[in-house]
Amino acid sequence: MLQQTTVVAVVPYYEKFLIRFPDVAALAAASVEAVMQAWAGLGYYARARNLHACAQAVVARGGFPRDIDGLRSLPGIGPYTAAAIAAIAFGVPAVPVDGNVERVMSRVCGITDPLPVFKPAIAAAARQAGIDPAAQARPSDFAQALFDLGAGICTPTKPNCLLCPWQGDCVAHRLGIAAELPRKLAKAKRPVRYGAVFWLIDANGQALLRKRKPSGLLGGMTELPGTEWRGDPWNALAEAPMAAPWRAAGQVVHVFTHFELRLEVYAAQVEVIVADGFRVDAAGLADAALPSVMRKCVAVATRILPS
DNA sequence: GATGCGTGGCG
DNA sequence: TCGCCAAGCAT
Repeated sequence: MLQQTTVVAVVPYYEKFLIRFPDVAALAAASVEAVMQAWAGLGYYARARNLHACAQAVVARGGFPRDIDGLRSLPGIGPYTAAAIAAIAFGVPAVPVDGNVERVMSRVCGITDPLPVFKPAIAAAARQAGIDPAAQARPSDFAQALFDLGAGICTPTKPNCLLCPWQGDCVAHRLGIAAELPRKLAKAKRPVRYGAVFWLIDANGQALLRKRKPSGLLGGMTELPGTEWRGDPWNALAEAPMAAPWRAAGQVVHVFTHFELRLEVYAAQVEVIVADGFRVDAAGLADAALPSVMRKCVAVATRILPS
């Protein structure tokens, strides 16, 4: 859950998740739909699919691998997570390199080349630091200490070098460029895409939903029926799932990692829904695995057409 | 190696 | 308001 996601955002999901899936056996036995539903709103949904597949792999092989390579072979576990589990769960002297550690090491070593080009050098520097006897003796504490140094002192902007235990060894601090590191390649501008979604409920208060394909953007999540997303806006009403007294409810703007999406929301009520998809009680949408962008759409639609 | 993949908070 | 960023991984 913590992959690219803040602790504050994760905690409530983590607590509910552990109640629902208390151990690896329970997670492996659950349906992938149940896992997606518990993950809905947290983002990066491939993590949820991978975690479920990972649990099943662990159960199938009779337990967790305890070495880096074995962990690394599990779905959703890459170099960082493998090292973190090995060090924190099993006391293996490995140094997990996350964004915090990259920042700390790039500053201590004074690496001015931009990420991600210089990632390997930063990882090597972290490994080198882990060779310290104290780090070897307490791999978990060393990893946690590096995280905390990055999160609390060696922060992205305005690092508090005065409190830093590594100040005397820090090349960037000596050069007065700590706050400028690590340098990063310029990001491409975020393009805008346009589309429309349709909120359709029948006389019984049932709403029409669809399931997205299992992979790709919002893979496996539930969505409102809608159009494809294009580079330019157009009148999408002709593409509604069925003829109905459609009313424009408003626009939803949602920012994804690599593009911005602007969705026109249309709403209508009919006697009987005749369209592809499945129906759920519109008042009980809390149980649906709706990603945040779709929750926004529902909120806009129900403003003019309460469920 | 570069790109695709969510979401919310903060300066 | 907006760009940056967060305990990255898969392809």
